[in-house]
Order: sequence, then C-alpha cells, then structure tokens
Amino acid sequence: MPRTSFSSISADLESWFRRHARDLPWRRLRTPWTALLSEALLQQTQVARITERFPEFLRRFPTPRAMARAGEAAVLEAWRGLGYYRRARSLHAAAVCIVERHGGEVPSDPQALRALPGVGRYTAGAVASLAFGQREPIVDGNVTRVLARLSDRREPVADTAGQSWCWQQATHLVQAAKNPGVTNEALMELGATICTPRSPACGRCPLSAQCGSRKAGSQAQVPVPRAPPVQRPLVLHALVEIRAGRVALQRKSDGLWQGLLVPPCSQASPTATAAEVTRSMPGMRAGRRLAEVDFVTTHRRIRFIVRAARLPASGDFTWVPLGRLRHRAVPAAALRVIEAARQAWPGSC
DNA sequence: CAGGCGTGGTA
DNA sequence: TTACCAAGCCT
Repeated sequence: MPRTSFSSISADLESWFRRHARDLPWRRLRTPWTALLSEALLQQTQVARITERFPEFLRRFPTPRAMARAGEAAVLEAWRGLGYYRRARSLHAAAVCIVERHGGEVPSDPQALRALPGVGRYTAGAVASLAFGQREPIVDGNVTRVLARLSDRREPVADTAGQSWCWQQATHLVQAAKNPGVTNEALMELGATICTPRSPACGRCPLSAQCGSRKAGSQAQVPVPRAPPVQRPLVLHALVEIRAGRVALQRKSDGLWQGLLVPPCSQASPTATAAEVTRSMPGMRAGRRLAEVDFVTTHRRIRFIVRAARLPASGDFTWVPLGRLRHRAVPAAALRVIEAARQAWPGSC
C-alpha cells in the first residue's frame, strides 16, 4: 500500500467517523481515566456488553484513586458476569500503580502505560492516541480485519508474521493521519459497524473505493480464519448447601475464576463417589446428586456435577442470600450451578 | 510462544 | 445446534 494511500484512507476515515460515530458512554466524557477504564472493559468483549455497565463503573470508580481505595474485591464485584476476571484484578493493580507512581494521574507516555498491569501494546496505544492525541498505532481484532481487507491479504493475520504486518500497516496509517486518535478510533468503529466479519456493508463503507478485497470480491475469504482452539473436557464436582435462603461460597484462590465467589468445587472423574469427591475437601460432606450443568468457555467444555452438601460450620464460607447473587462477584457459571441446585433442592417445587 | 483465561450474541 | 468471535494480556 503506497504512502499516499494511507493519508487518503485516514482522511476518509476521519471524515466518516465525525459523521457516523455512535454515541457511546465513554465518548461523552473522554479523560485519560475513562479511556483506560473503557479499554480494560472492552478487551475481548463486545461494545454492547459494556455500554450498559460503563456508567456504574464510572460512578463507583470515578478516578484511579477511588478505585485503588475501593479495593480489588469491589472491582471484581462490579465486574460480575463480564468474564476474563484477571482484567479486573489487573485494573485495580494499575490504579494502585497510578496512585503510587504517577501521583494519581494516568500517564501519557506509552512506555509508562505499558508498564501498568493488564496494559499491553493495544491498550497503551489506545490510551495514548485516543486520550492524549499521540501518534501511536493500535491493532485489535477490528483493525486487523479492516487492514487485511484493504490490502486483500490472503495470508494469515492471526500468527506472528501477520500481526507484525498489521502493526506496520497501522503505524503507516497513524503516521499519515491528521488526527491520530480520530483515525484510530474510526478504524475500530469501521470494523465494528461496517467491515464486519460476515456480510460486511461495503455499500456504506467510506473506504470501498480503495479496498482490495472489495475490488476482488473476496471479502468473505479475507482475513483467513484461524484454526479454532481445541476444547478440552473438564469435570468439576460442585458442593452446594442452601440454608435459610443463603448459599455457601468460597473465594477461589487460583486458576479459573480466581478471586471470585464459587461453591466449593473439586476436580474428579465423572463417576467419582461422594466420598472420593470430598477426599481433598476437609470437613465437607457430599450428599445426593442434584443436577449436571454444562458450561463452555473458549478452551474448555466443563461439566459440573452438582451435589447437595453439608459444610462444616468452621469453614471459611461466605453465605450469600440467593437474591443477592447477581450483585456479588459470582461468575456466570456458578450462577447456573446454584440455580440448577435450587431447582432440584429437596423440598423445592 | 502456545495456551490459559469467560461470557453471550449472531448467523 | 454448532460455529464463530469480540476495543487482548500474561506466562
């Protein structure tokens, strides 16, 4: 792609974006902190999921200092149901860093941004360009797709070589831009609303005249999809005790759903007996089987085998009222496990 | 660097 | 119903 094309593309992107930008909550008030907050929330998550939740985050954590003071548990609680919960723990740690190392202000230097927990190349570039107007490139899933189609790239874009090519293209584009932040945001917006993975709306695309895949009619083949991840099976035995309208939960210390509240779980064979299930669970007694719940993540196919349980009074449990589950740091999978248990609970109709 | 890390929407 | 995948990062 010749240099003149990049300046023409960025100009078309910017003018299109000024007319067609969606009204998103984090665009109303654009500060460095709202940029960092929204980008952390949006990692691997669709815009529509975050638009509803962003106002609550901004209300609860209006500044890095407020988030640092609120504590990690409060951030995890606000993050309920959004997945990839390490983002929540990283964001809180980043807020602490910002308070301790940067006087409570989000840094503008890409290097300093990169040093924050949970901030990689994309997020650092996004905050630097969108919030500070710096000439930093960004590459995410949307940008990757738009760039691949513009050049009608028939080779993979997901592997190392492909991503390197994308960053190079994005760098050229932002170098040619009049307003780097606007060009970057427009590039993402185009990928999200026009240049979609399937059936892109080329008829409404401001770049259609300059698009290689449009010219070749290869939009459906570009970019080449990457091989789907293998989904490994995992069996978890969950022990649920409901007493006086409350369910016993534990804060998970590692692995899947680390830091979140879940019923006591152990990994064992699908045919394990109650005694075998509780062998590594001191003081806990497993009762009758109540239900099975299947849950799919990106890399796993999880089967929960749910048993009623008798948990020791001395255990370190958090007893959460059933009606409050959706306001606590309980992952969606655990909500489904608890709901299945409640349906099958002795005495339930 | 390949694999781990969630969830829900859409076709 | 399955398949795909979304404003990625970390180890």
